[in-house]
Amino acid sequence: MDSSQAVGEALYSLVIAAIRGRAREISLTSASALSTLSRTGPLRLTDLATAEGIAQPSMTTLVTGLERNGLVERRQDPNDRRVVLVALTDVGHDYLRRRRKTGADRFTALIDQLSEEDQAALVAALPALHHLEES
Amino acid sequence: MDSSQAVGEALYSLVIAAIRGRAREISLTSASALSTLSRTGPLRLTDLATAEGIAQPSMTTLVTGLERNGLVERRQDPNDRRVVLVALTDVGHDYLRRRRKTGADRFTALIDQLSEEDQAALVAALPALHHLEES
DNA sequence: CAACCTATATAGTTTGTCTATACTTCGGGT
DNA sequence: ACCCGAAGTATAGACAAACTATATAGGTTG
Repeated sequence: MDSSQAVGEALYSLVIAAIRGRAREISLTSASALSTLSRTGPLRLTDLATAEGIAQPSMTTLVTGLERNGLVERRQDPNDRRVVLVALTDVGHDYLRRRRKTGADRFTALIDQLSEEDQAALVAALPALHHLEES
Repeated sequence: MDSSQAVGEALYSLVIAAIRGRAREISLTSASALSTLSRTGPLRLTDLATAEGIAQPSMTTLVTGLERNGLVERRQDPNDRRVVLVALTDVGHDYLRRRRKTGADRFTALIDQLSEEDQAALVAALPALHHLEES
C-alpha cells in the first residue's frame, strides 16, 4: 500500500527539519558515538568507527577530543595490547543524559502545542515508533 | 500529562538513529537548502542563509558549490542589482526528488515490516507528524 | 621465526563553517 | 543633485571534522 510511503516521507521530512535546527555544541557524530557507547558499553576504537560510519583515523581524532573533554576514556584490552577500548566516563554519562533530555524537550514542547486529537494520535503511535527505532 | 514527554523522547531517538545511517553525498545543509528552495521558489542569498541557520558568507560558498554542480543558479533581481536570487535548476529538482525518495524509502522499508496495527497507528498519526514538521 | 595481518596513530588534504572586512548598490536628508 | 549610512553579496583567513595514505606496534601462523 501507499500509506507507508506517506509515513516514510513524513518521518524523513521531520528528521531533516529536526537536524536543521540542531545545536552544535559537539558534532552529531560525537553525540552519536556517546550514545552508542551508552547502549553497548566499551568498544574498540575501530568498532566504534564502523558503528558510526566514519573511518578509523577520524574516530581516533574524535575520541582524542572527547577524552580531552573528559567524556570518554581510553582503556587497554588485557588480552590484546594493540587494542584501545573506548569507554564512557561518569561525566560522559551525565552529559549524554542532559543532551538527550534537551533534544527530547524540543519535541515535547512542540507536541504540547498540538491539538488534543493530534497528541492522542501520536501517543497511540508510540509503540510503532519504538518498534521503528529498534529495527 | 507525561505522554508528550514519552513521544518527544521517542521522536528524538528516532532522529538520532536516522542520522547515524545518513548518506553524505552532499552536506545536510546543502540538502536542506535545496529542499527549502523547492518549497519556496527562488530566494535571496541572505534569506536562504537565515532559513538554514548559517551565516551569509557560508551560504555564498555553499551556493557556489551547488552552482558548480548545476543544482542551482544565480539570478539577478531586476528591481535591486545588489541582490542575488538563488533558484533550483531542473537538474536540482531531479536530484532533490531522488534524494528525498532514497531517504524516505529507508523509513518506508522499515514501516512495511511493522505489524498491521503499528502501521495503522502511524497512518493515523500522519496529520500530527505533518503539523509537527510545520511548527 | 619470518612474514603477514590487525589495531591504532600520524600527516596532509578537503569541506563546511565562522568572523571580519571590502565592494556595490540603494535610499533618504540636506 | 549629492553624499552618507544601510543593505546585499563576496573575499580572506581561521578552525573543526571528515577523508586517504601511511607509519608503528603488536599478534598469528606456516
